[in-house]
Amino acid sequence: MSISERKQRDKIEMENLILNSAMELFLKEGYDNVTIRKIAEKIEYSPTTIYLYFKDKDEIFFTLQKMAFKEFNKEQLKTAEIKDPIERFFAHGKTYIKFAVENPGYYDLMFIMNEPVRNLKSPEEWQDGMSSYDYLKQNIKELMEIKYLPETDIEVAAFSIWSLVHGIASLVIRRRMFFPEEYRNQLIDGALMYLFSSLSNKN
Amino acid sequence: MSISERKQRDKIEMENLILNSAMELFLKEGYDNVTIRKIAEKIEYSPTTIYLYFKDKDEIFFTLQKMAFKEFNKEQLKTAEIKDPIERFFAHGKTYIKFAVENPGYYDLMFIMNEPVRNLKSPEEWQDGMSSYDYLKQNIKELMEIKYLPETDIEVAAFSIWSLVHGIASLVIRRRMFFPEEYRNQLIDGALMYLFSSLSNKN
DNA sequence: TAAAAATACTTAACAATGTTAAGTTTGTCA
DNA sequence: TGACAAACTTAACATTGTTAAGTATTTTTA
Repeated sequence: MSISERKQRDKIEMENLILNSAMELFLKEGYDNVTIRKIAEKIEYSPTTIYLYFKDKDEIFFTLQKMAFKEFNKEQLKTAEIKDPIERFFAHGKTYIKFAVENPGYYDLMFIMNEPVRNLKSPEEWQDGMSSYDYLKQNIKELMEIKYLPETDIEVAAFSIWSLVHGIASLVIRRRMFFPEEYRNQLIDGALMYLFSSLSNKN
Repeated sequence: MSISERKQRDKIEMENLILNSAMELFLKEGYDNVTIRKIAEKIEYSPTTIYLYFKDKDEIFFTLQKMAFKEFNKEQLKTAEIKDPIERFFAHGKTYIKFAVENPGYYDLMFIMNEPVRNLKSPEEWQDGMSSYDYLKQNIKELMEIKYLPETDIEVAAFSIWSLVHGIASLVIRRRMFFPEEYRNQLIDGALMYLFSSLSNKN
């Protein structure tokens, strides 16, 4: 049995070699910079070898997306340590934006790019991404219980809050923020604060 | 002089022929479907002729983006007729989302795609897009004056509200909304209402 | 242990793409 | 009419994703 086990290991190792090279190229210069031939050159195999491990280029990006989600989820869930739900809520939002701004490639892969989505046949395959969303819903529920947020449909509230942070993140990443450089970060933080604060029951 | 005027006219006509064909291909099947050769075939000229009117493919998309902004602005400003500022505010938001959902290609071109932005050297060139943004700021100012919105930095408020509607729109357009089909529209409307309502001074 | 079979990989080629260089046709004006 | 410029085309280039066919290498079988 050990021999087929080793083969299994080798296969996974090769897959990772391909994925890591692809990710490196992608993060360095974006989607167009990832060509099968460049990956091949990097790993010192012929281009066609890659097709023995991945059906096509889209499948590579689909897998890179999953990797990005792993990173992302890990980062998001760090805020779970925070006891106070209100403080946790704000930290969650800040962490989200911070991740997006500091890892624009990952964020693009997860929430903006078309390529990895084509490969995605059913919502179940997006499960990697659902973990953070469930975490958000859980937090919202808690904030409604302590009356910090008004009682509303949780699905609506969760989607709203996701939209709100995603809006900020994707305007930054796709370079639609034409504000003076030094003002930009201030504006991002300001918007996050403004929006998150608005949501609470004021009295 | 009339002869060079006619030439000028012909040139513009040809440019429009190219642009309209490109737009048609783009709206029908997206960016990848727009190839120089396909445009050429559609207008019954050789592919290289296109390069006599546009520097490269990016320049075509940059121009398509401007066209999209024209359409978009026109639609947005229709809400200016509405007298009541609060009603106008909500209508503006709804119009924004409606435009995005009904014209995903245009929206993508304006606010999501990378391609047209590469060509864009200075913010001034984005002026087409700024018109609606100024309109938004004007409306916000009015809502602060009548104390419907709390007094805050107008730049922060405008960017926040833009982010919020853009978030909804871009999640829909880039297919990150994995909710049952029939529930989707309800959720979009719900989120818009929830977020817009949250913004006001509750008392 | 030698032949057969499966596995891992490569070479060569395909069609499609954006783009350029060089040429040809057409129109304009002296 | 003949020179010149404008409008357009042909042919080619390099780059891309992908496939078909082949060659080594390793494993299995007899």
